[in-house]
Amino acid sequence: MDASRVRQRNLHAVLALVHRERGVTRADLTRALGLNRSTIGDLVAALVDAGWVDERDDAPRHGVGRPSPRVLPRPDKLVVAVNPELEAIDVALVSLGGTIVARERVVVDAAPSIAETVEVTTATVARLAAGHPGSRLVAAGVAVPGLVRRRDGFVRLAPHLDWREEPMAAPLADALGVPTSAANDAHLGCRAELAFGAGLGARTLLYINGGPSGIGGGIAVNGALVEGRDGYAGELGHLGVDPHGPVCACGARGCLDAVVTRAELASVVGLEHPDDDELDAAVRAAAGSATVDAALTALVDHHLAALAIALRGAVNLLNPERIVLGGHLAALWAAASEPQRETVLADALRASAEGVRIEPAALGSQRLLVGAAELAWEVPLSDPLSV
Amino acid sequence: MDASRVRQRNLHAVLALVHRERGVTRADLTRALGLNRSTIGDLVAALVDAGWVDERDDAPRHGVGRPSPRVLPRPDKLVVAVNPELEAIDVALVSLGGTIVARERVVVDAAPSIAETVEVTTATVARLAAGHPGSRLVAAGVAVPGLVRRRDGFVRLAPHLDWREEPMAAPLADALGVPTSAANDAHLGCRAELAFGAGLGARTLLYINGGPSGIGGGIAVNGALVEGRDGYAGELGHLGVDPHGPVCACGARGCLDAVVTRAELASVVGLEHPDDDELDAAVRAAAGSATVDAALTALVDHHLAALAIALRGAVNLLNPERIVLGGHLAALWAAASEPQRETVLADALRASAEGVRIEPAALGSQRLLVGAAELAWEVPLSDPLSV
DNA sequence: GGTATATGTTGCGCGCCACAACGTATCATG
DNA sequence: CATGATACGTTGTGGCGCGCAACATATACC
Repeated sequence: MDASRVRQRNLHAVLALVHRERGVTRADLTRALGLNRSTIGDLVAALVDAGWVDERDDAPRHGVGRPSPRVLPRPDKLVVAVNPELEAIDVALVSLGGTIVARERVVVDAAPSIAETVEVTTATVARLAAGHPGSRLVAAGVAVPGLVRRRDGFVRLAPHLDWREEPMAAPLADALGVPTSAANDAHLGCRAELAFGAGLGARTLLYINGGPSGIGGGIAVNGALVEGRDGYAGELGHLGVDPHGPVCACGARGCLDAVVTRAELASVVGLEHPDDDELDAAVRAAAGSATVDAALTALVDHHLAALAIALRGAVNLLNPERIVLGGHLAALWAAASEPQRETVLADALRASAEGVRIEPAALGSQRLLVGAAELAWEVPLSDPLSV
Repeated sequence: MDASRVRQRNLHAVLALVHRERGVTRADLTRALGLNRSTIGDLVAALVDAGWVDERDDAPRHGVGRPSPRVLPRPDKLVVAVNPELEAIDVALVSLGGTIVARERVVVDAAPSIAETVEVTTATVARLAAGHPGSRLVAAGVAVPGLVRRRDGFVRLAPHLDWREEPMAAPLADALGVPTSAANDAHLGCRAELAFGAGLGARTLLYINGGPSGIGGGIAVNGALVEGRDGYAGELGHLGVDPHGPVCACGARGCLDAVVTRAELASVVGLEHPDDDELDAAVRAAAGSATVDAALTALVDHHLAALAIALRGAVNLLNPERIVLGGHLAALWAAASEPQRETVLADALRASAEGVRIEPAALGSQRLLVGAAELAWEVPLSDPLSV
């Protein structure tokens, strides 16, 4: 830790705050970082010179004293966010502050290969970037629905795309010419909710998402995602909830993923392949109607009981301060009555369960792209002057 | 992060390395910290002045070049480690490097109250310290068999001692006059194994201990213990392993703690209240004998199946690189055949389970005191010149 | 319009580390 | 056993980054 590392850390801290808050005053920075006014002024000047932020004098006045200029992210430094799925490849350009400035969903005929994903991404990025002349791409992040080795962005297994033991980050980095990372999509959903969504402010967070390709999740401890040895942590979908339950695709018996299925919930409200919003709306309507469907109530009971076993384990293991539910698990939660909800943490240790907030995810369909952008930002933000 | 914090961090880094390695050469420090020779010299000199370390010229010669002096922890800076139990209060003085320099186990008639624990501890510490004149006590740590709020060392519930909602760290700090922390005993076992035992070098570690008062555990991520919101994380004993199993003392059904009991394992090898060493020896003898007891084999099968469900969940959640088993779970592991062992992670996701090392704990009866000392050291080591 | 308050700006000094040059202790070699 | 190579400690110098104090500036309140 020498002097130049101190500078790097402080620049990172300033930029991280500007990113998270989407703009702060210099006075805020002084308070938050505990550095001297003159130092903050110097740091901000360096970031303005490097093209990271703008300063503006339009801060809202609130109280006596000289108003402090606002430090805002420059909208022309961008990262690429990619989310390959079964029927489409979602590509976006995201600015500091997690704002999606351009997005395109490229529909594909069949599950794309990695090569096709790279090809579609580069073409789409070129198209999107043309709409933002003068802006600069500094990094890229990919949200992969599967197990991804975090170290090198290597896909171990993405069953729905039929990707096995294949590099993802490396070929895209070559094609785009910027540092590229890849990670599990649920991890990135967790990061997105943690940074800008329902996990805001939580230091210890459990995120569980129910998507069309199954249940995944992420764990944050001390504000940082738990990767585990290789980046495979957070697989909440494969917690065992019933030793006599159905055999899961993973080979084990009674996984949460095999018991609490999206298809069951969708069918009980009369839908076939709903997206998250449709499912949520249908479930809310059914649960809120005068004659609540008995089948729905029974299914919610059944699903919540399974979820309770998984959450009991996770809560006892991690003592989180908040739990965020996404996808069909958020719909399930919306459909549950207050007494039903209370059963979910009833079996966890009291000390750990008390005061845990359970909330639906807040970022909707932007979640994975925002999360992939978070992943991408990590690299340049850690050493702002090197970009 | 100003200049003086840099100094503090670097001093801490030097001291942490000396602590962990129980002494290193200055050349080692230069390589490990990436700082200049002259800087390391300066840092070490500051720590010598402050009474933290000694320098000696007795380094083992290995290669050409001027030999580098060894930097050794001074044996006269000590912390107090305490572990109150049902029948005894274990008190020790521990030096930098995790060496127990004095220890006394004070047997008590009945479960001690916190007041008694404080009283016995102060008296014992005075007695032990008398044997080490000139040494200085700088902090204290308590390993409590129960849920402890980490922030302020407040005991929420220690059922076997019948402690409920009572402060532990504060009264002991008052009595001893040094900064005092308290934490869950299994957490501290985890820290001890991580620093000096079977968890050495692991960045992501799962530790599960089976003690007379039940199964507890600890989780380390990136080399640091996961506390959770309040310090109640790691309760592996209350993962659900059988929805139709016995009701646990915690109120839930089918906890690991209620299924894999120490008493069952002890009784199948003909013991009643064995300590860890006795149990381990008896189990090894029984499993290694020519006519392996069928009852033991069946019990091991049954216990391992339950352990497998818990470990499957924990491994899928955390993707650890190593799992350390302590107490009767280590004995169980010792009794298991190779095929039995292989079933334990069979149901976890392949990518997460492959390459996970499962090992018995290595520190034996010193574990909790060494862990409590680790807790205690944390405070003074973070700012060495303030002590 | 004067005063209190909060913040930006500037110049100076200090703490901490890097670096280069030199001193020193060991090993390998003939 | 003398010599060179190697590795490391030591010393003095310099630079970088931050804190601080004094001053300048902009707002709110009376």
